[in-house]
Amino acid sequence: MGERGRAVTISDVAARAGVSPASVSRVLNGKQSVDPDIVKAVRRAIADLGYRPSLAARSLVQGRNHTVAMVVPDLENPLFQGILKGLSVAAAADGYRVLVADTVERVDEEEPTAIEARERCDAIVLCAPRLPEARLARLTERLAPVVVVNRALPGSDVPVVGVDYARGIRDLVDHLAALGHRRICYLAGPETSASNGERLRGVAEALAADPRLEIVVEPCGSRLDDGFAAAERVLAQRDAGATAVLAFNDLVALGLLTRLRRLGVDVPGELSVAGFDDSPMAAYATPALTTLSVPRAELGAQVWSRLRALIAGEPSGHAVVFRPRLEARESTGPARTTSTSTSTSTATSASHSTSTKEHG
Amino acid sequence: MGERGRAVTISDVAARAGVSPASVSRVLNGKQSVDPDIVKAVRRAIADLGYRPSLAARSLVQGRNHTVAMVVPDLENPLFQGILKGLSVAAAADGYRVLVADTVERVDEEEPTAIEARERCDAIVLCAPRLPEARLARLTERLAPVVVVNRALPGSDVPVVGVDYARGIRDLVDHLAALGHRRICYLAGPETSASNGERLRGVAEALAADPRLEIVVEPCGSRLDDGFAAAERVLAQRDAGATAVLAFNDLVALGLLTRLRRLGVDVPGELSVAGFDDSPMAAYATPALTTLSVPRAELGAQVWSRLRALIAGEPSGHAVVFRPRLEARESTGPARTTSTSTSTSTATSASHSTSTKEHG
DNA sequence: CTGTTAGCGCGTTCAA
DNA sequence: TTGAACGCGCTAACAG
Repeated sequence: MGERGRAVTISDVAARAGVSPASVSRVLNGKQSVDPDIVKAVRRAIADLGYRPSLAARSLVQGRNHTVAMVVPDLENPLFQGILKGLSVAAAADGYRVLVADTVERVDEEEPTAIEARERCDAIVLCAPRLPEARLARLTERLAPVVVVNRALPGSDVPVVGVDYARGIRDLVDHLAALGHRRICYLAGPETSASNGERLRGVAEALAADPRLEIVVEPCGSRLDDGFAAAERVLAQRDAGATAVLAFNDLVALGLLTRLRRLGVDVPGELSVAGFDDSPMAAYATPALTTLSVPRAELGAQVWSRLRALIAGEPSGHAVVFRPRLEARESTGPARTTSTSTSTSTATSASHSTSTKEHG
Repeated sequence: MGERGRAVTISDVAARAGVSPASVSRVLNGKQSVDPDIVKAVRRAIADLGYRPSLAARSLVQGRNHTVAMVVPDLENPLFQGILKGLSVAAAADGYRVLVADTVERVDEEEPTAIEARERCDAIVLCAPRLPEARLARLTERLAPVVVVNRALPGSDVPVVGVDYARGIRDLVDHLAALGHRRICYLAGPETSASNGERLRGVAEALAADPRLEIVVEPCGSRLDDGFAAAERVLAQRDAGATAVLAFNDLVALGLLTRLRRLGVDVPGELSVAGFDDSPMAAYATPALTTLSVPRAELGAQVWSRLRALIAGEPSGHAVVFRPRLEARESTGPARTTSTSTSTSTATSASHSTSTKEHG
């Protein structure tokens, strides 16, 4: 906004070109046909004066900014980073820029932050995995045009772009089952996280689909240190017969892997470990981490596609849900031959066993 | 911008409160003193009508947006992510938001992108590690208020916030020298990268300071796969007598570490490896990666502090350069007793003997 | 302390 | 096709 000296306006250009400001505006926007001579004169005047239109004035009169907002709980999360990148690159191709707002994991910041950010932009994309659904639904009404990431919004026509976490989990469980695993430990993410709920749904579905399976849910978290800290509990589960661990995401899996390695636990020999997200480090872990690949940049691009349609007043199209792709690598292997399981050893951390019921 | 229905304006509020728009403006901005009764009436009218000021109109008349732009070569780089996070959180505390622009590593995009982004905002922060200095200098003149990250701009009064890469390298080399290393391999980053240049300067200084040292520069890159791919060349250097590797950054170091592990090379037994940045994974690598910690969020906060001063028309203060902090972990150890080098022996992984320090 | 007036810079009618 | 006039919503100047 603040330029150097007194900014050159459209009137200056008009004067220099010997035409009216309206004509300058016309050649600028190219919406109407203008006499070629005038066009040339105007272009020249613009170049001579180094004129650049005031975006603020334009925003005021057009009611559009060519800017969209993105609200995320944590800019350091690789998933949101990837989506942001995809979104910003796709939007840039259409002359749009992205405003970011980080709510630093504070659920109560999300509503005011989103509202405020939205006021600066033409549309908004919301990543609010922990905001209670009712509040989210109400919020989105006020925010339109809006796209929501990784949340189902039943009974709402708000476009949603997301990942089929449940399906991913099922694919992963199938993979493990095929390797002979019967008792699996799921290291859960934040309790209020919607995508954790989706994963739990996947767990439930997998259980329903294959009665031989047993899946123990162990509370954990979403970060490296959460996985690191969960190692003892995981080993307790192993002693109780679990042969595989399914982590909330790659960070948890990587943290766990690190700790297990230091404890001398052989992965996948003694225990198989899998993650979710296919973060850049996954393939570089030792052993290379089996995980579910999520198209982060593609998600961002899809978000932009929806956003653009909404801004143009068009229908936004159906919800898009990407099915994660299984990346079977080295951290998962055949189940160790557990002698009819249940080695009776003192199973600490009683954990809420199998009965994984739906989740809000 | 686009609201629902016809937006309620300041005049609507004024009418409802039975006062003039100017008075409403006054209570809104709190700059002048207003009769308490009017204040109350206005607040009430605002609440009744659900009035929200038009930021576009405000921008036009005030010439300020309360938005700053940040241009980065790659949003997926942990360094820029951290700075962005720090900046956006700090700016938010002052009612400012951050617009991001990713130039996807294309140097020629940087100038137009920066100019365009700047036009939407009150100020801009530039991360352009590869833009030739002369062009950068010219660009910053046009962009003011501007803060530049990780670049020295001799003869310019543009505030710079950065990291003392040279110093970091020297500290790291000292660390290695103390461990008995004499021949060290530096895996260089992108050739045109300014911070790579700084690191090379550090290398040169270290050499000048300690004649016993020998540092071989090996071209590499800045990503995981670059480090991974450099393993063979690193081993060749080892065979030529090198006992330690200093990577451009943590990603390179981690990629290298992965490959070395798979090749059965013992780190740090046979070879010490160090990174730069202290990325989140560093402490979780095996062995835990010795690296230089860079205060990413703090950099972002400092950037905001400079930016805010500039926007307010104040002097921006001196350049800030953070000295990286050495995080000596397990990937560096005593130099293997190289019997005048070239050991030729078939090196199996003799396990990392050093004590297991906790991460953190 | 308050209301009136006049722009901020641009797009967009409406005549010509 | 072009120009003059108006208005977007708000703040700043100037009276009262």
